[in-house]
Amino acid sequence: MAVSSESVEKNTTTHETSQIGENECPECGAPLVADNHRAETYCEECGTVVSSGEIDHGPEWRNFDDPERGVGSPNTKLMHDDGIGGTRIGFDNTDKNGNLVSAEKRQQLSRLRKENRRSETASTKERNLRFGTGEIRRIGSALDLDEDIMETAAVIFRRASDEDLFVGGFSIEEMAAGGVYAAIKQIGIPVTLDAVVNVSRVGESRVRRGFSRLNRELGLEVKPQPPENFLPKLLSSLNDPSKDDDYMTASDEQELEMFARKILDKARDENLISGREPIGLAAAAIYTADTEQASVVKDHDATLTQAALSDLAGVSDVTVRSRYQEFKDFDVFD
DNA sequence: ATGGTTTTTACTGCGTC
DNA sequence: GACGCGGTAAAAACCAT
Repeated sequence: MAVSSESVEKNTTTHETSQIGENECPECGAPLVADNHRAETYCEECGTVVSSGEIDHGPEWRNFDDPERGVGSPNTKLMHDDGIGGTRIGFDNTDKNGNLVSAEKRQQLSRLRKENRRSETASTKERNLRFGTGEIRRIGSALDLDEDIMETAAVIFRRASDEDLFVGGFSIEEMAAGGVYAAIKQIGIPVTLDAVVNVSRVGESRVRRGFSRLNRELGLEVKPQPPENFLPKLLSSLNDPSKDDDYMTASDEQELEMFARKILDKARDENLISGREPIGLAAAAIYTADTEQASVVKDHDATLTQAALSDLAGVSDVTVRSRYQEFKDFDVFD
């Protein structure tokens, strides 16, 4: 099929998640910052949390938008303190006896007022934050996601809240689900949108919408996952001993992954990746590896069917077939 | 809204077990 | 006949504009 060069241009990502340096963000390459308070490493550019220690007392979030406050400083806790919610601070700059207070004190009061105003308008925001982070945790544990994914999702959600992204008919649920999906893609684990939708409280279009908004408004620049990310998952479920399908052995699995990677490498060179569904590409690469290897190597029988792969990947058999047609002439068995 | 692209659906024929 | 595969047209879905 003819892929116009224009669309390829648009969809092709110049960014390869190449060489993740020790101190570079895997997403944007910016230098990472270590947060000693939280035992985390994260990226200042895009908010990706690269590694995090255990968190022990529920959701408390860094404030990325207010550097002078200090990242992860105890001040963030104060923002969750409901005690100041209903308090107002007078404007007359006098103490309780009516005396004018010192300049230093006035400054402090002014700052307090500002904080106060902020927290008043923030009270519903705070509720939303709690609810949203709870929802993120719920989705995360339903999908058995690692802590750092949920953490990243929560950071994204927090930023969305800070930038008032919930206005205009966007529900907390969809933004939470969208945030989880964004975190999944940002960090690059093999979980599909479908999987998120399945455990979400909102439908697919909403999750999509939430994700899109976050991606756009927050400048997340989340890119399509490289198909390679899905290879191990697909292969290991093909090799699941608890099933009696008997597709392959563990060494087959390793071998196929290696060939599938070569196929995908080549496909990338040939511009056959961009615009295509990553998991479909991965499934087709595995299928191609299996059948082509069988035709080249004597003692290898093809055991995988298009139907099995497409089922597993959650794409149609036609898609696997189409990709296979594009891949099958690659010779990667030398 | 529109246009360009990919994916899905549904249906076909062909060879093989 | 059932299955795996290949091909295709039309509809649906997606995405950027």
